[in-house]
Amino acid sequence: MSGRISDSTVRRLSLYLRMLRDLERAGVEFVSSSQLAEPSGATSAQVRKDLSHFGSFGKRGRGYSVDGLVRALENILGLSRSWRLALVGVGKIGSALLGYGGLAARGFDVVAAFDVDEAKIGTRAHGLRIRPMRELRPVIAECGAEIGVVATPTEVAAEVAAELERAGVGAILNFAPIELSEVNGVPIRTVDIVLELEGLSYLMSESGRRTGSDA
Amino acid sequence: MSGRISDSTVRRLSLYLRMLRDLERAGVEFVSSSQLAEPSGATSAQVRKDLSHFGSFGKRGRGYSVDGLVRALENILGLSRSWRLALVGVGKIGSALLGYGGLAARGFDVVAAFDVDEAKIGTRAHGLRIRPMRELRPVIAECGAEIGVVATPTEVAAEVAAELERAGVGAILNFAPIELSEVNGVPIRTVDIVLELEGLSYLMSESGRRTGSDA
DNA sequence: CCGCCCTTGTGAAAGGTTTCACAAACCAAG
DNA sequence: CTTGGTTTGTGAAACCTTTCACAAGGGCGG
Ligand SMILES: NC(=O)c1ccc[n+]([C@@H]2O[C@H](COP(=O)([O-])OP(=O)(O)OC[C@H]3O[C@@H](n4cnc5c(N)ncnc54)[C@H](O)[C@@H]3O)[C@@H](O)[C@H]2O)c1
Ligand SMILES: NC(=O)c1ccc[n+]([C@@H]2O[C@H](COP(=O)([O-])OP(=O)(O)OC[C@H]3O[C@@H](n4cnc5c(N)ncnc54)[C@H](O)[C@@H]3O)[C@@H](O)[C@H]2O)c1
Repeated sequence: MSGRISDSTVRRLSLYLRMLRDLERAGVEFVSSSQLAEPSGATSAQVRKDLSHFGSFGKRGRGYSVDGLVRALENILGLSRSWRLALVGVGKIGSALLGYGGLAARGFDVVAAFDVDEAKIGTRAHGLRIRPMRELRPVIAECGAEIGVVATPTEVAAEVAAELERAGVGAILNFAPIELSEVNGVPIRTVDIVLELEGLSYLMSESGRRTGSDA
Repeated sequence: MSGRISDSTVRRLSLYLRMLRDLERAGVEFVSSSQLAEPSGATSAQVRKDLSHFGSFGKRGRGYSVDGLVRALENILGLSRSWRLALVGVGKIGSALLGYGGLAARGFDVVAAFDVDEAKIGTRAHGLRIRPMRELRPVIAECGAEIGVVATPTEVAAEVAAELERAGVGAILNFAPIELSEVNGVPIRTVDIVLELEGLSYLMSESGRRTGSDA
């Protein structure tokens, strides 16, 4: 049980948890692996295999207790607590994030925001005072933010990520379209919209080529 | 050559292309698979294998012609043209996207924007008139947008995606945290920030458990 | 033209993930 | 208590991706 778990398994666990919370709210008590599989596009065998890496949560013939599995998954994913985020770069995407209620609703609280723009420093965005970069280290140390968010221009993203890492965050979410290399075991996830669009471009071009050559 | 290409291969091809464009701008003429591999965290063998699915682009002993490979990858990925995007939902994330120069710079032009909010309809955001949903079909047909972008609240995301598909887009980029099922072969990519954060949460909790149980 | 060095392209091996298929377990009903 | 219907947990098989390792090819200096 529980060796190294793949990214795709963890991703699916999050999706299962989402559905389980909906079921919990709806008052459902038991759920089977096949019901659980449907919304994430997985198979029932995959659900069972994913869960089996962490233990044995179901009852044969009955399925999984919704409440029990919600708690188990929250523990596995580290979501039985909330996490504090420090945002760097309060521009277009940074402001959108600050105003995004979906983060706090799921236990991710933005507790500090930083920028270099003198015009922005000191002003408030969605109730949070924007601070100068100089205060990055002390403020992160003081408020204990665990996750750093990079929403600065691409050119400075690597530098900002390194600074966040030195300030003591345990993970980084990056919005700049650049592959940041993980240092000191601090995991980095990059949300790269252009990469997604290029993936779609490939698929559309490919299907065009396929149907095109058939004609 | 060229069977079904995996997502991860396509993703890496995009990263290679990024680097190649930088090299081109810098006037470099040839590049080896190992140089190409570095920024995307791949290995040189992987670069060669990825490219070999589409043909033979290098010269043994010499490497790849930067210009030649840029054009080859642009063709493979469908990036030797530009794509038109139709945005639905001009809220926080939608506005950030409209103002994001990085899209047009890479050949993705937002050519139409839609919303249901009467207060927003008719106003301009970053030079684009916001249109009522009623005009979705005719406008997409007229301007020929190929990619639909869903930036509406989660509850209506599935409905909006279906509407975009009916309006004739060939692919959808979705920002709502919900798994949309592909219909009629229209590929959908979802950018799910909360899922990324939960992945980081898992990694941090896991390393905590590991170091914790060793102590 | 020759020989040396370098790098590609690619089968084969290794490693990882998903699917299959079934025994084991549980519940409910009789 | 036994039977029947249901669903889990899991080895084994199938499938897919990455890495290895090397022959084949190309350029360059002499
Ligand atoms: N706008 C979008 O929709 C969007 C979408 C995807 C990705 N991105 C990426 O996100 C990043 C930010 O994009 P944006 O559109 O919000 O840009 P923006 O210019 O609106 O905002 C960038 C902010 O970062 C601040 N900044 C600059 N240098 C800094 C530094 N060294 N330290 C701290 N703060 C600094 C600026 O003052 C500004 O407030 C870019 O890398 C962009 O490619 C943006
Ligand atoms: N704000 C963020 O940073 C952020 C980040 C990640 C994901 N998201 C997701 O993106 C989506 C939009 O978030 P947001 O923060 O921009 O919300 P928002 O409320 O600011 O904007 C939503 C917009 O969609 C419009 N809308 C509502 N119903 C519509 C319909 N049926 N058709 C067309 N338009 C409609 C609204 O009028 C509004 O303008 C949500 O699903 C959210 O979970 C947002």
